[in-house]
Amino acid sequence: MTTTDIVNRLRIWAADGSKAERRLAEIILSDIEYASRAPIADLALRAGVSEPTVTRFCRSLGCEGVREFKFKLAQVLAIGGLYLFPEPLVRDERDARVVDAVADGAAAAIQRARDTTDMSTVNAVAEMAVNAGQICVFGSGGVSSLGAVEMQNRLFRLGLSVVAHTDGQMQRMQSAVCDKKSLVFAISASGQATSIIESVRVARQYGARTVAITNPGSDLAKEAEVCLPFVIAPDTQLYKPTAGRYSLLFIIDLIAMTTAEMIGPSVLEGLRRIRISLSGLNMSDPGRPVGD
Amino acid sequence: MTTTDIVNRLRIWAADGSKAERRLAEIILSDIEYASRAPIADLALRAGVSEPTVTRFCRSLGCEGVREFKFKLAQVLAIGGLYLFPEPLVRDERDARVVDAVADGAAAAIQRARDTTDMSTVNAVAEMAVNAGQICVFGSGGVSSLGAVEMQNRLFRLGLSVVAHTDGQMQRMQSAVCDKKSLVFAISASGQATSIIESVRVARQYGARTVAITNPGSDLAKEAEVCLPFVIAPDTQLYKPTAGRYSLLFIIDLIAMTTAEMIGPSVLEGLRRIRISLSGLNMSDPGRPVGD
DNA sequence: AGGCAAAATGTAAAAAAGCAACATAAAATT
DNA sequence: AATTTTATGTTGCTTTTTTACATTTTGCCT
Repeated sequence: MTTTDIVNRLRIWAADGSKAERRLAEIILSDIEYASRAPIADLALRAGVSEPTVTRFCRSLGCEGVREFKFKLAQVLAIGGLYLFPEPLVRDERDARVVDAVADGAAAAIQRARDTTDMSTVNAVAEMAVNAGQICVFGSGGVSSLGAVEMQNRLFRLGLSVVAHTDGQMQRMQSAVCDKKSLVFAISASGQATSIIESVRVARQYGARTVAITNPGSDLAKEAEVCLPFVIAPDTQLYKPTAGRYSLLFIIDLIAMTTAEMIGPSVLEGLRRIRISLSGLNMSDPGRPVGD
Repeated sequence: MTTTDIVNRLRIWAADGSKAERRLAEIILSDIEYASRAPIADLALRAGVSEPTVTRFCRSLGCEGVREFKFKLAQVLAIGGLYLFPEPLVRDERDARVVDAVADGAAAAIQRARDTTDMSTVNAVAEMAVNAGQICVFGSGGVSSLGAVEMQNRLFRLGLSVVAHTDGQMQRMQSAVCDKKSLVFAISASGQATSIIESVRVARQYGARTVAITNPGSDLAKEAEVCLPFVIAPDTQLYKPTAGRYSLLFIIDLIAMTTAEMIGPSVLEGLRRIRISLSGLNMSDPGRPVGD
C-alpha cells in the first residue's frame, strides 16, 4: 500500500504544488466541510482557478474524479470530526517550524505504519483475540508501556477479558499462569526487552498464543507466534518527540477496530447508534462543529 | 429534528414504506457502498422505480437532496463499520477500508490539532514548565489518563520534576500540597471530570499555575489559568478509532518539544544519562527492561 | 361495485454539475 | 531567444439531478 490519505496529500500539494494547486489545496484545507459539499464551480471561484483545474486537481490527488474526492472528504469529516477553521492561525517562522516538525513526523509515522502493516496478519490477530479466554498485554518502556495500556483500554471496551502489565515481574507472573486459552500481546519497540521475551517464551510453553508488536528482526519477533512490525526510526535529535508513538497507536487502532468488527454486528449495531447519535452526524445543522 | 441516523431511517422505510420506497430502501441497505456512489439512474433501475422517486425518497429521509443523502451514506460507511457491507464484498476491500478509515481519521485529527493549536499559548506553557519547581499532571478517562502518563513521560526526560495522577483521590491529595512553584496540567476530554476541576481549583488557591488541556467551553477550561483546546466527545470512542488520541498526543508533543528547546542543551545531558542507564539495564536486569 | 379524492409514481424536459478536447499561457530547457 | 514541456483556461458536450406536470394506484365513501 503506497497510498496516503487525502488530508496528507492535500497538505503536500498545499506546500509543493503549482500556483493553482496550492491555492486550491489551501481553500479546501481551510474548510473541508465546505469543500466536501460545494460544486466545483464554487470551489474554482473561491480559489480563483478554472473548473477543470479542480477536476484535474482531484485526479492528481489520486481520486477518480471530483465525486470520489468529495466522497473521501465526507469520510474524513465523519471520522475526524466536523471542523471549521474560521481564521487560520498565523505563526512566526520559529513556531511554524516546531509545529511542522511534529506534524510531519506524526504523519510520516502513520504513513509508515500504514504501509508496513499487513491486514491479513491483523485479521488473524483479531480472530485470536475474539477467541481468547484471557488476553494479556505486556509492554515496557515509554512508548510500549503506553501502547500496552492503550491496548487494554481498547479491548476492554469490547467486552474482552484483558489485562496489561508494564512491570517486568508482573509480566512473568502473569505469563506463568497462562494456558491454551490465553493470548499474549508483547509490545516492544526494540524487541530486546528481556522480561517480555521471557514472558512470551513461558506463556508459549503453557500453550498460549503469542503476538509480538515489535521490530521484525528482533529476538522478541522470533519468540512469538505472530509478529506485527513496529519499527521506530531513530531520531536525529534526542529530545525530539518519538513519532513512533503514532505508529503504535495506529497499529493498536487497527487491531481494536478489526476485533470489534469480528465480534459481531449485534454488539456493534448498538454501539454504532450511540456513536452516531452522539456525534451529531444526523443533525441538520452542518455549521456546528462536533468533536470526535 | 430527527433522532435516528440514516441507516435506521432506511430500515424503517424498508419495513413501513410504500412499495417503491421499500424496494429502494432494500436495494440501498443491501449495498450501501454502491448506493453511496452510484448515480440515481442506476439505483432507480435496480429498484425498478423511476429516478424522481429516488430523489423524493432521499427527501423524505430528511435529506436536502440526493447529494446530501450520498454524503451521509459516505459518512455512515466511514463511521459505521464494515458489517454494513454486503457479504460478497472481497476481503481486500474490507481491509483497505479499515486501514483507510483509521489512517484518514488520524491524519485529519493531527491536521486539525496542527491548525488550531496556538503556539504562543504553547510557548507560554513551556515557559511555565521550565520555571516550575514541581509539575503535576492530572487526567482521567481513557484518552486523558493516557495523555497524563505520556506527559509525565515526556517532561521527566527533560529533567523536570513531574508526577502524573490518574486517580481522583491522588489528584486531590497532590493538589493540596501544591504551592507557588507548582504547575498543574489538567487533561480532560470532556472538561467535566469533577476530581480534576476541583484539583485545579485547590491547586490554584495555593498559588499554583494551572494549564488545562480540554474543551475550551468547559468548566475545567474556566477554572484553569490557561487552556489549550482539545475537543473530543466523551463516549463516542466505544469501538472506533478515536482520532482524538492523536490530537492529544500531538499537543503533548508540542509542549514537550517546546519545553525542551527552551531548556536548551542541558536537556541533552539528562537524556544521555537516561539512555545510558537504560542500555545498562536492558540486558543485565530483566526486571527493569526498556522497550523504547 | 363504482366513483372520487388523495397519495404515489412515472414522464419528459430543464437545470446543474462534471468533464473532455482543444487553445493559450507560463515554465523549463536548450 | 527558440523550443519543448507543462500548467491553466475556454468552450461546448455528457452525465446527473431536479422540476413540473401527467398518470396511475390506493383508500374511502356511497
